[in-house]
Amino acid sequence: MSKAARSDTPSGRLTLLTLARDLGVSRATVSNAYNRPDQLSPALRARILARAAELGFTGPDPMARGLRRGRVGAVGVLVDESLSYAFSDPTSVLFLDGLAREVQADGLGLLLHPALRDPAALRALADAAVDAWVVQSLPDGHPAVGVVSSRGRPVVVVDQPALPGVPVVGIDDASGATTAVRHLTRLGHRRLAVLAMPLGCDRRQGRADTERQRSAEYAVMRRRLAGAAAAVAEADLDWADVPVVEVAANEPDAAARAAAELLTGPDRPTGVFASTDQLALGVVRAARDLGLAVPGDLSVVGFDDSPAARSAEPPLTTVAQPLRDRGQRVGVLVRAALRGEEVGVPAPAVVGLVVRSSTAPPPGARGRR
Amino acid sequence: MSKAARSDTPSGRLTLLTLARDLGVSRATVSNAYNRPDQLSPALRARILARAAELGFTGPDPMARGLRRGRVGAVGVLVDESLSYAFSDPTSVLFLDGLAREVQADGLGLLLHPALRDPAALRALADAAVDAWVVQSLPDGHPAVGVVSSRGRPVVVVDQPALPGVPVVGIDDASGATTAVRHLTRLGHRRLAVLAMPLGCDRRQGRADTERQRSAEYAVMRRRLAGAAAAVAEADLDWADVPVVEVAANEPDAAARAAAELLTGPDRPTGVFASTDQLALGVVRAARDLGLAVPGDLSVVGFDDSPAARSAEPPLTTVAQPLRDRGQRVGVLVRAALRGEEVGVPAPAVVGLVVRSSTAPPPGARGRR
DNA sequence: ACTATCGTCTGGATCGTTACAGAAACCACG
DNA sequence: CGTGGTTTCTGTAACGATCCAGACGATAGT
Repeated sequence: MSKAARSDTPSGRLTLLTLARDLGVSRATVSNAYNRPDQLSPALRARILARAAELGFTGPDPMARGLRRGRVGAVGVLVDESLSYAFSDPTSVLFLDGLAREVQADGLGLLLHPALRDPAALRALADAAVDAWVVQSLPDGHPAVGVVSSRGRPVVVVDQPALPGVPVVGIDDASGATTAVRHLTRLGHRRLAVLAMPLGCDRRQGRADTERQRSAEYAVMRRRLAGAAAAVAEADLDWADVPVVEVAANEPDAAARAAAELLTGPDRPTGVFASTDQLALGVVRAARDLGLAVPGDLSVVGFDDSPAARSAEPPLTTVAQPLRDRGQRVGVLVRAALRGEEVGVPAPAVVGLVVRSSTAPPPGARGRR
Repeated sequence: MSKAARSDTPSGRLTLLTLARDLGVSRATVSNAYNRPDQLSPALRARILARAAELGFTGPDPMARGLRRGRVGAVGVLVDESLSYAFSDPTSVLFLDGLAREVQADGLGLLLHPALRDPAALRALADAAVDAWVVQSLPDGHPAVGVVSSRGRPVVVVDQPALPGVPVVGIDDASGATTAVRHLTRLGHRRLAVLAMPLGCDRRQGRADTERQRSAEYAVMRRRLAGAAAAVAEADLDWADVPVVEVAANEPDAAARAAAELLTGPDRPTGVFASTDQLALGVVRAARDLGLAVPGDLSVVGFDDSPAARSAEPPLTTVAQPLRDRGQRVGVLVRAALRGEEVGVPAPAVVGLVVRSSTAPPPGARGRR
């Protein structure tokens, strides 16, 4: 009979039809053997599956099935620029892990695409076969976001950018930052500084004036800076006097270089709010290299509560956001949208400060509080 | 005319046909406007694209195109167990980055799937729409490997497992390990120990006897241990006397716990070969916690030359393998296979020792060499 | 004995696109 | 004015599956 099968399909490609002809049943029945076991007798199903294994047929073609059913089993993830950045940032890693675990339940994989700006890459995005898109923390107005959201598939945004009618899973960045900076001012710090991730795509670095802050392309940074500014004002200090230093990349190394400069001046800050833990780790390292004790000479507050913050030396005081949870929550929204449910925009999660050992009253202060 | 378009497709779904009817041209022409600009006049093409934008048509449906062309624009990556592991291991991160960069050139994305063993997950793998599969360092006989390789698409394996007729991108693990251990013995170390990643999927940990070593499911570990054994024999030592400790996970924390035990015994080793840098970092930390100086009291050699090895304190002596390059090489093979070229099995790359500051002669040795 | 119901299985239509062969129009040339 | 060669566009046939309405017996209810 395998002879018949061969001669029927000279091409040699194995399809449902091949198998159906070989067994003398209809295509629909073979299809049902794979997709709806209740639609045919167990005996016939067993016979079909056995013969399939014999012939080396491994099941229906994913693309054909995808076309017919309107599903491919993939959730697209649009990650910022290079994948290596997305992977090296622990924040991102935990997020992806949480997301992957959640969507796994429906047999979905993650299709990673970097959000590049050149036409070829944009075309590749438009052509990507996915059931839904997850946009992971991209700057406002990034062209790739437009491309994926115009495809008509469900979209879930993480953190940024805000899109009309699209659910965003995020946190209350502003109040988180306020809490962090307030912690410093309550400890008595009056000379503060802030470290920021890149505010735009122009790779600029160094001191960022208020204009630059307000026009930052990353909404998350805008919000965190605004939150920090609020706490500063609350303490009767002038935000314009607080140096905001933009770091070239969200990495400890880059932050350490930026911080070194900040910490060598005559009236160096006694308290630094680093807007991510990665940056905070760099500040701590820079301080150590300069012979400054943390928290004795310098207090450092981070943001995110990444695993590294916990195991750092000293353990970082930081704003805790539930990293893996976020991934899971995005996954839940994606699955719901794929089931056709109308998903609302969830409220941003509130975040709390975790006080560890990287903060203390400024040197010379007598524990005023 | 937009009225006509609407009434033609009551469903409201926008397809090539919708657009073609609206413009009074054939589907093929619209298709060509997207895929073969040279097949129609620039004027008509512009008209089509303009009207498409007006109507909100974002281009041909990826799945239908996938079915017709036999391509979906995705390279499947089979990663070990949880994605978080794949992401937290720097080795893996750099690999994926290199791979992604390379395949990007053809507009391909990476479809990540964890290699689970339950039937539902295996079914999801079989149903995944990909153009090719990359198997990233899985244990011998993992069922997921069988599933993806039986799909009839090109497969490229990284490191392990060896599959008949399938190209493997890997390194000469054995000679790398030999070099590493030889470095220790040449320095004069006689009391050695070895740390190994998990050797099987049974989550076992602790001392691994030679039987366990030989039957390790991970070929990479088998080879590295064999290489280490060769160097030990070369130095007239008995491999059976060298404790090989299996660590529960390839993470510094787990390694530190395992090492702590190893370093507290009466005749503790003076030289440790950690079979990955992650493990080596853990050993260094454990030593520091016990008040042992590295390399003064204890020499540690790693494997991989991950970024962390370079910036560690002290910088690690390690076996260097070109991590991002590997990803790129895999990408090149995948692209070639997708172009229909016959790809051969490349020879494993040779690796060299990078001597940094985590190794020195054993305490009490007078610089014999 | 005559429907009603159920469990199985089939045939044809359909998903939205691209490949391919060929038709129509146009140009230049002898 | 026919001839050959482009350029530009069209119609039809796949691609490989799933969905749906119904056919066909067999069983059961009345």
